[in-house]
Amino acid sequence: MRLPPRHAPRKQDHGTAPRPAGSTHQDGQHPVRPGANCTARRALADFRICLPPGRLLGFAPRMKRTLVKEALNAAGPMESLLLQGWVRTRRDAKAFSFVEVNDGSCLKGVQVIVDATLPDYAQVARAHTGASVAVRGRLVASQGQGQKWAVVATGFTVVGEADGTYPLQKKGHTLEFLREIAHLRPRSNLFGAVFRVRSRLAYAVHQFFQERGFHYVHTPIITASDAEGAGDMFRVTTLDLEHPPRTPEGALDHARDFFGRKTFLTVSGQLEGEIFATALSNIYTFGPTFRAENSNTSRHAAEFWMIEPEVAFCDLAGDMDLAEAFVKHLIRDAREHCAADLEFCGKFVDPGLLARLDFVLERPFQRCRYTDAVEILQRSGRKFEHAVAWGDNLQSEHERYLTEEHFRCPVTVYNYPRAIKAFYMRKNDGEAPDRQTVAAMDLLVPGIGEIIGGSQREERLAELREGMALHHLPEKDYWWYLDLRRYGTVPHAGFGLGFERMLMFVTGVANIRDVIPFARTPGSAEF
RNA sequence: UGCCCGGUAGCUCAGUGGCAGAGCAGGUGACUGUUAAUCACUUGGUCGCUGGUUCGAUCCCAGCCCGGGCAGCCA
Repeated sequence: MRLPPRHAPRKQDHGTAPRPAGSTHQDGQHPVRPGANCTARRALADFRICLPPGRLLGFAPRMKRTLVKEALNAAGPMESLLLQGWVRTRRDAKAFSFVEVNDGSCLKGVQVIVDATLPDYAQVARAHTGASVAVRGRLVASQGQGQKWAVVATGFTVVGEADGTYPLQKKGHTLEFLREIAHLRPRSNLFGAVFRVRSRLAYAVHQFFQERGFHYVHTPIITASDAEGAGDMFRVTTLDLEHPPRTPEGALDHARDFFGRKTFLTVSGQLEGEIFATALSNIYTFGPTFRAENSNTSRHAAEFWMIEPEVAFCDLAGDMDLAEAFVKHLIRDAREHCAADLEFCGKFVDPGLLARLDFVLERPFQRCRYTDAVEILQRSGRKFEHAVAWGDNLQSEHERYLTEEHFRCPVTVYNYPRAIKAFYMRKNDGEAPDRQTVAAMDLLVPGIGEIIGGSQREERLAELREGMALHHLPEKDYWWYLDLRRYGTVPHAGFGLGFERMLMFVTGVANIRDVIPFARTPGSAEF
């Protein structure tokens, strides 16, 4: 939803421990790509070609691939398995080589021992860091330190070589460098971890809502309402920009555009979400969102994913309860199901990560009225760059102070001045006209700032029209939205959670560009 | 968009108004149940681009491009 001014504290200096240079890490990890099945088939074919006929018998043509994760978690030795993945690093001895193979199924790679007497041993020389390989072998208890299982190869094939120009090295890389090779960075340790967490967290989002009887609604990506707020939206058009159709007056003739009117990429599914909440009661959306603002910060992207639940017969308190339960569910789920990846993040990205996540899980979030927050800030004795005055938006530095220093935990600020919030937020009753507030709330977390923005919606027709007038919005553009108040209106509330910001919080990664597979930011849309 | 910082080998960086440096990666060899292995040798440069100052510019100046941090906009 587009709300008037908000901002988010910038990343926390997680303790004083510096982020290790090149917190990224090592050579890499390797993603499972769409063509993985083809690769698998090719690898099998290669085996048939390269292995001597006599040994083909012992090599089932339809041998099932074992993921590295499965191998590392095996309960006991395995007589025969097929691994397919990418070489992380190789260490040669005179009589054998160690090849570390990773397939992206988990953070760790499996150690493959290839004996020099193996007929395939010549292949090993081609298996540089980054090469894709297929390995047949036995899973045995490792004789070395550092891992429980190792694979003794009985067959070894390089599927695709990677020469010395492969950009991922066996050393740390900066996040900035890896951004420039977004097609290869999922093979690095950190990005492998981040995107596995991302996948799991997306699953946890659905799990949380589905278990609570919420229905998943697909709100439109293309929308015609351009007046939800002052923010810039991306135009969607099929008009010939070189020679656009004109009206007799010379203006652009939008009636001749694809949809017969001006259309945009959505900045929020909320208004449409309300339609479904007032029918299915509890709904949520989870999809891409677009903002054309020229934002150049570590926590803004032009394309990001947002989760927006909307609940009928719910007030602001219920909304805040839901938001808190939701955030905690996501953290708990990641802690439980992405333990190794988060430990890695804690080790190389943000030393205070795990302790902070656990701390957040254990404590109830603080709640604080906007008016009280202003007072806390004014009495803090802190010199802020921006003065604190009732009626003004809280600046980044203010929000940061509240969540990182005053409360030292996530805090929900609610009941904001009406003038600085969106038209659809419910007017609080019985307040002085110069101190009029709406039932809005922002959830602030240390290190990121605003991670959730929500409100109880104005369900009263008269008050909603008043709010629209206040924000100079034409009622004719919102006739269907007003209809929801004309027919069977109910108190309802919802919020928006920035998925990437949640990921930043959970992984400790400080830049939003590093938790999105392919970041879209001003001036940047490579890949 | 504004303010600030940066751009030198594939990567991370040092450096100087007068022959361009290190570590890692790559290559060659040695050695070791190794594990960011180790050791020796070695390849590798439009010093972001354009212009200016200068006998001479990677270095000083200006403009531009790119990256980053912070702020605003927000999730």
